[in-house]
This record gives sequence, C-alpha cells and structure tokens, in this order.
Amino acid sequence: MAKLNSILHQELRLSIISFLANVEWVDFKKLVEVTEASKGNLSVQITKLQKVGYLEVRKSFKGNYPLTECCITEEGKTALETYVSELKKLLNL
Amino acid sequence: MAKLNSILHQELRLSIISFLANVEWVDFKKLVEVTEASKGNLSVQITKLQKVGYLEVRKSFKGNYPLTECCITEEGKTALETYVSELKKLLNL
DNA sequence: ATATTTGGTTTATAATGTAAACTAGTTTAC
DNA sequence: GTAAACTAGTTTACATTATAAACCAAATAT
Repeated sequence: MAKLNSILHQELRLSIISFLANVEWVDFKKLVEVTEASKGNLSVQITKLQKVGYLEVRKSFKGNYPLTECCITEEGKTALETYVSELKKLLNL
Repeated sequence: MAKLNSILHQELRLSIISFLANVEWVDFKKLVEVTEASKGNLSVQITKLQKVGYLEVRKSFKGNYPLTECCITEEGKTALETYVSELKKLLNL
C-alpha cells in the first residue's frame, strides 16, 4: 500500500498543518476559529503534531492571558508535501 | 471543519474504492494484491463499505472455490467524488 | 463578592483498526 | 486414504486513536 503518513491522515491534524503551511505564527484562538474544532481536541492534536516535530509551539502571555502560538516546521512542510503526493498517487490525481 | 467522509477517510477503504472507481467487478484476491492489505483487514473494510452502500458484493463459486467479487455503486462513486473535492478544499489544491 | 469568560489541559469513554486465530472446505503428496 | 498444505475468506480480541466532557487557574464583569 501507499502507506500514508498516519499522523497527517486525520482531519483535524491535516486542517491544522495545511492551514499553517501558508502562514506565520498563529495562535490557539485562530486555530479554533479556522478548524471549528473543540478546544480539547485541538489541544490534543497540536501536542501530537508538536511531539513528532511537525510544528513548533511557543507559550507566552499576551496582556494577562496565556498565549499559545504554533508554526509549522520544515519537517512538517516536507511531511505535508509527501503526504499530498502519496494521496494523489492513491487517488490517481 | 470540512467534515471529510469518515468512511472514506481511511487508507485501505480509500484504496479499495479508488481502485474500484475505474474498473468493473473485481475479486477479493485481486484486491489483496493491489492493496497489499491482510485478508482479515480487507474483509472487514469491504464489509464496512458494503454496509454503507458504497459497494456491491456478490458471492459465488469459481470451480470449487468460493469467490467474492466487489463493484462500486453509484452512491460510492458520488461519495468518492465529494470526498476528493472536500479534501482538495482542505488542502487548498 | 460571585458569576462569567479566557485560554487552555486532562481524563474517561467511544470508535476504529488490525493481526492472529479460526472456519470450511480443496488439493497435493505420500 | 489420510496427513499436510493450500484456498478463500470471516471472526474475535486487543491495541490504538479520537473526542467530548469535565476540569483548572487566572482575569474580568456585574
């Protein structure tokens, strides 16, 4: 089989990575907005993507509130490209 | 979220459907060959695809041996097309 | 003061995936 | 003719994954 990257072959994680592929640092709130996912799920999936090195997460404070921001890594970009190309192969696109 | 069809958003099921999309009736053996999946997994996923109406399964005998053949349904074709277009949207393709 | 909101994390449960074991019979080799 | 190996799958038990609900600490609004 093609063996699609199983980390990326999940809708929310794919949404996150694929959104981050085209932008700079994005905060948690923005990701909730664009993915329309629950905060819990988003938190879990961001952590998963970070653990495998597909995105960098930095935590700070904006005013008084905690602020979590994410940015795709080079490894993440490469993995996404590979995933997309494997998927295209599988779908004959 | 895009809400990808969760039945199709699985590698083996996607392989099966996407292979069947371009051919006529195909037997189990051929599917083992092209998907390189285990027979157990293939059996489970074919049944799942059949249950939701994405493919038709007919069982007969070829010589003395049981023969299981699959064919994509119109519903399956439509679902695949929708899935692919949603996926493209998600990936900005 | 206390209720609500912000910005998340943790956890318990449900859903899914898969390999291994099994069924039921057939063919081959001894 | 019978034991071993093969065909063509199915079932089951376990492991992984996904997700919503509950929770937390601090801030702000009433």
